[in-house]
Amino acid sequence: MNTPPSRGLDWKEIHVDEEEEDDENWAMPASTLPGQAGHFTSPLSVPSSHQIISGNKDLQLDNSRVSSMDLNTNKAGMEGLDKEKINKIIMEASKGSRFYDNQKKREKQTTERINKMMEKLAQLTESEKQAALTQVDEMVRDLELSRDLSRIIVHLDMDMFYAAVEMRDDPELQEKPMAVGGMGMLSTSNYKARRFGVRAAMPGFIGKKLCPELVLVPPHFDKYRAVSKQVREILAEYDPNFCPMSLDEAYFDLTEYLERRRRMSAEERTYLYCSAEDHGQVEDEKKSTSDKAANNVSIQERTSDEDGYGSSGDYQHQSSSGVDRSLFTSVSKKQGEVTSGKVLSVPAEIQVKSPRRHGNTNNASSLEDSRSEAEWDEQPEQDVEDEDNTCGTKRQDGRFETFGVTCEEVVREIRFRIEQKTKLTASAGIAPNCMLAKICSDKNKPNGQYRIQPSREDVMDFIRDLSIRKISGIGKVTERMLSALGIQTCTDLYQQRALSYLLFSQTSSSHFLHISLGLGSTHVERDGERKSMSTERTFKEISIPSELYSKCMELCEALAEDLKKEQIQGKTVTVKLKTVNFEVKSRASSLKVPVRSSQEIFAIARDLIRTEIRACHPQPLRLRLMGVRLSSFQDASKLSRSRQGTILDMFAKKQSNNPQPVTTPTPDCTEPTMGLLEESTSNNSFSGSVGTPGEVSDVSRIQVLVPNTKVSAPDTEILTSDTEDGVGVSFDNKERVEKKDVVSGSKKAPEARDSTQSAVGVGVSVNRVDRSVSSDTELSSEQTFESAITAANVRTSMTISNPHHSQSHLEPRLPFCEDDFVSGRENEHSSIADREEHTKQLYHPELLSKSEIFNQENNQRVDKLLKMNSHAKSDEYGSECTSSVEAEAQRMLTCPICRQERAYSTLEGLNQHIDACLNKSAIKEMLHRDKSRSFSSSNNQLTKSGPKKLHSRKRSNSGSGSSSSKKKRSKSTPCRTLYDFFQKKDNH
DNA sequence: CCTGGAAGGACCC
DNA sequence: TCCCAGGGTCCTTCCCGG
Repeated sequence: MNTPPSRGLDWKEIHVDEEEEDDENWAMPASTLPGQAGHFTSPLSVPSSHQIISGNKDLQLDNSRVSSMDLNTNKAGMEGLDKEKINKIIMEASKGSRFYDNQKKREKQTTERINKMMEKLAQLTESEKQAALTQVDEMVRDLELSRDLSRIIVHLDMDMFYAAVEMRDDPELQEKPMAVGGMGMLSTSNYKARRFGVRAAMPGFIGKKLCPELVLVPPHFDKYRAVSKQVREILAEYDPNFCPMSLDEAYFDLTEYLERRRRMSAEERTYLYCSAEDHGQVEDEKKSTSDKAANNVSIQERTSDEDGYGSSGDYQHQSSSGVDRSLFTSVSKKQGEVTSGKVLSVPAEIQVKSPRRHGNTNNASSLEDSRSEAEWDEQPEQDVEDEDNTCGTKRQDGRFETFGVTCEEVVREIRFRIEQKTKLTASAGIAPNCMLAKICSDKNKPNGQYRIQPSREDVMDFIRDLSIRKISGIGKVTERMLSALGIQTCTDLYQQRALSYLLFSQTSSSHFLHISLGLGSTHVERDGERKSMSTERTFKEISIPSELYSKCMELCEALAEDLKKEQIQGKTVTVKLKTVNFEVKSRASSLKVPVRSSQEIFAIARDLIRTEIRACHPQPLRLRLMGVRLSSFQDASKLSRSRQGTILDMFAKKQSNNPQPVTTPTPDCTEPTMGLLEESTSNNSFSGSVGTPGEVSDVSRIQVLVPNTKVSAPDTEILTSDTEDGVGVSFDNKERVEKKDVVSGSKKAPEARDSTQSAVGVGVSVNRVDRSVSSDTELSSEQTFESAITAANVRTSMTISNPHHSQSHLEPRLPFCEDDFVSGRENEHSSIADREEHTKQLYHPELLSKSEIFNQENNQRVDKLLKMNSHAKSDEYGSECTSSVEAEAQRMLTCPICRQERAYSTLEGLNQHIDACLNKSAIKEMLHRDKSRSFSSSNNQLTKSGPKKLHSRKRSNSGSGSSSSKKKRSKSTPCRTLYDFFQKKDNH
């Protein structure tokens, strides 16, 4: 059996007897599954011989060319290019380079992967395939049950963002093919350049080869950020929880807003056009548009050729059409008003129809939505009234536009406002889930929108012939792998669901299944805390160790800067190395305590690089890129995994009136229900508290004790003793441990202290706290919490020196960390001279040539000296901070859970409130979880309760819930059982 | 057997 | 015109240690 045992086991449990008859109900309609005669024969019918041949084909291709270097035309504005020619140019430009060789190598690896997969496929027996199909269809059934079409998700994507900004600011660029980036790499290109095959992620020099006139503009990120901010401000009005994915794209959910929208007056839905003075060059476009309109150019005509960016590929033309398209409605309306004179009596028609016309032809059919019409129909009278009032008059000069109440109209309005505000166009996709919305936004790019109606049929129609490559998360490699199985479209993907189940990992196959059913995340959630932070730099070859170290130090400093901005510290340092042959290596090392300063990081990075240099010896380590990353911020990973359980446990305990801590093995251990809140400072964290700048830089985590739970454990008292109002002030994790150890640590064996599992003392409370807080991430915003904390000006930095004990926590090889609880700030304060001296020693080639042990010891000694020096300072610092805590109190504080802002005389008030909120959210969550258990499938359940990620980050797992797939499976069991339960009940 | 790092990759913008 | 980025997230595989 190729199936992992665990998998088989799980599926046995969820197997349902009546699946054969149900299958027909739950499988895709036959119409969407061409060629699927029986319910299991067809999906498996691709003869393995064929597949293996296609696998071999890959090998053959490999000899002739490197297909992975081919132009990826999967981008708006790149249709109908002479791919062959372009690829030839690309190939010529690359051939013989190290990059090319490396690509070839990687492609070979992929081919091997495919071949392996094919072998596996060849070994599959018919019965295995059938069994798999049965199981997958079971999943399909569940997934269908959980299909949620109720949300109106929008994906908004600015058109060729960077390039558009540059073109806006330099009209001359509009005439030319241009790209933002440098000779090394292009970030984006305008449509004129795309006609030459120039696109993002292409090296500049190749762009030049493809299009010698290509104008390269260096990026101006500040500008892009500013524009991005403007756009986000608009989006926030429609969905405060919108989720920006990058500077130029975002998801948002219009469902709630649309409810309100219905009650909005026409006036509220009316927007003013920018005046000519405001819009210099745009004005011309507008004029030309109105000319066209005045000439009564057929709208249908105009829109019908819009996809065909045509062979003429006149970008400028397209561009202006882009601009005027959004103005078109207004113009046409104006025209309508002037010419027909009927406009006033039939505003609805104009408003509803106009977007359909100009909103890209493809909309036409999908927009014939009875619901939209119905929605609109509720409004016309009101609208007419308004028309008769202010708006009507104003519109006569053509400077106003009123938008309807349908989601299409709202999105059009958003795009309109964006364009007015930024002079840039955006495209949007509207669909019942994120995955689909994302694809839709590309459909009518640029400056268009597209909606998939919220019906299963419409979704499946859309999906049917969709190339899998269009799906976010399926890249070159996956495409090749799937292609080897004869899978090109989503229908293929569905038909081969049994194979993908057998041949791919659970995560992947589940993801594929979701895709093939048109399912995706129906939540728009902000990204969670960041997981890592890094900097990397490409440079001309470096192989001299001292230069490598020096480069490394630079990077560490840059990284430390960034870390400081966000007040983050992490426990894993990873060094990324790219050799001159483009081979990428990463070397990581994890510590027991988080680090933050450049020197701490460098101490580790340096060791990693040194090891690598030695490994190469006697060859030099020849690099073209180096990067340093910090990750494992506090215990973020642990938190997210167990958070729900914990908060619910908390809640359950309270509910059951159990006066005793339930899961606490040690008598003196902290009461687990203690409402200890901890803010992990991963994201934005504390934007600098009041006081001397830098003074608080050590504060990286803040805890708030929620006081209405009984605090009995001695350890807890220690924690709370700093303040009277129950606000346990911020300690670093390690500081806490240290502190505890100072006071009561001697009672326990060090092993017990180290073990997070043993759940002793402060350690326990900390974990609990972590989890409970993070379980509220959906509800609380870090910023809010931040502001609460900042407002309270709670600042601490405990400095407990117990080097003797601390040793047990620390990696012996990393002297920097030894006194780590003070090091972050201290390093910043350590004299430049010290640092330079230190660095000098580290870089010194002689040092490197010595024996390993000696080197290490030597460096450690230096490090220690530095440390000790800094340590002394931190003591003052600590006491300083502690005292300053007491000085604070009366402020407006914002509850991190419900976000309500209220004045509290003491933090205790806030804490009580937080506690109440926590309970509320726990209940909510529990209910929600229960609900989703009953009604959604295993995967979807994860989608919903397992936070974030679904559509998140480009990877768009569209519902499969990415990580922890094994857990997912086991978690799914109860859900399936429940489902089975309902099934049986229904059947009886 | 299971967990948690480490290493290597795929993908996204 | 000069020769393939940089910042992230997540997944998979391997391996070590409890």
